[in-house]
Amino acid sequence: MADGYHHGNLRQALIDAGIKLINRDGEENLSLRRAAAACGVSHAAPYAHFKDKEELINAIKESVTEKFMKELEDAAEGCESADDALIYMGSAYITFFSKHPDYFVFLFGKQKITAHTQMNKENKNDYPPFLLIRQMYKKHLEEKNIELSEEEQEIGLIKVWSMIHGMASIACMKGVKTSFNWKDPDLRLLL
Amino acid sequence: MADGYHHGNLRQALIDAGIKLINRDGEENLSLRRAAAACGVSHAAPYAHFKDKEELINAIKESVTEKFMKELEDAAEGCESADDALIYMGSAYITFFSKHPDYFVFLFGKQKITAHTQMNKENKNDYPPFLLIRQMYKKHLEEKNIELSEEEQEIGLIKVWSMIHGMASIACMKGVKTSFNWKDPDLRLLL
DNA sequence: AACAATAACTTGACGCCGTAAAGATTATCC
DNA sequence: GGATAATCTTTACGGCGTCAAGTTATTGTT
Repeated sequence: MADGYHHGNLRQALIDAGIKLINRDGEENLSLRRAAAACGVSHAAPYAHFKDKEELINAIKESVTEKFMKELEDAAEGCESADDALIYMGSAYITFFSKHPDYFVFLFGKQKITAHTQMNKENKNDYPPFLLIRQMYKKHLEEKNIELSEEEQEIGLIKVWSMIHGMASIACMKGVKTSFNWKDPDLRLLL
Repeated sequence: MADGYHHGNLRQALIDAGIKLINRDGEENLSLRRAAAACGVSHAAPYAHFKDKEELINAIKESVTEKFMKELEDAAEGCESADDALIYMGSAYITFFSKHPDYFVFLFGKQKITAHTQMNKENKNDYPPFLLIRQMYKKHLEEKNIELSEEEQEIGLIKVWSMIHGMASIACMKGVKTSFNWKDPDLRLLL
């Protein structure tokens, strides 16, 4: 990989540049040409690594999802009980999107969430953050010896996740003011 | 308003065409030029009625929000108790976005929600659907003689709204399957 | 009725965008 | 070392938002 013509690691550079551009200018201002320019490369160079713009965007989503997952895992680490972990994960979930409001619509808006995630066999609830919350929720039921039917479990899980997810969504809406500091890392209003 | 040169009611026609285009092709395929073409008018004609694309989009958002509000009000109508009304409004909230998944990111994604809504004096919680839920929630507290501090009320309200809103958001995510039929008009899992 | 002023619309142009095709340059492999 | 493949550049196309200038219809004034 000599200097000049060949970049060396353009694929990853484009992903990193894309994240920076989204953080600075918002998703709608991310273009293939800008990302290419940020990497010091011609406007058509990305097509050697990505089929189209959507493929670059999905790669960026994967990368952002990894960061998101890491914060959730870090929040759960060191908790004594599963319901403690649930609360801290929920707080981290909300805090993450409070700090990066653009990421919410970027990750969950537009097309299928599965486009940038691996599918499991049943194609069900396969989004990694949801899997994390699901397994922590089940662990919590075990710890507290709460016995629920399959459907009751599913309902309880959906309630927990939707409340957390909904708060994250609301925290991202500029112009809707609440009396909370969503960036507080310990939001004990949950559950 | 003779035939030919002058359209007569281009402003509203553009809004209607915009809604149709979003319903058929999704938000990302809505362009000023397409909307203009759908109205049989030149590509720059919209600029007589809208400052830029954003202004047209905000007008469309207002129109969609009105439809949304109407479904919420219809759901609450005829309910005997306020908490019954809350449940039916919540169901309608989720059902609305289940039927039109594109509307969720269209209404709540991107820029400020206040751009297409009137501001109240305090610039607080002024999004009409939230106001509706807020007042119904307070009515419910009164009916049941539940006395809460201002902050406790705010927390309770946020919990209810975020759970409904979160379920709506989840229902819109293609690729994340749950065992619920979100289009069921009576989702009694709530609250 | 005539005419000025204004609103509504068209035409043409600009730069940015995504993408495809063809050519240039470098890396890889037998 | 020479073929092959991967990577990158250049050129080109149509669609986009937007602006400027010109055209046509409507409205208001006398």
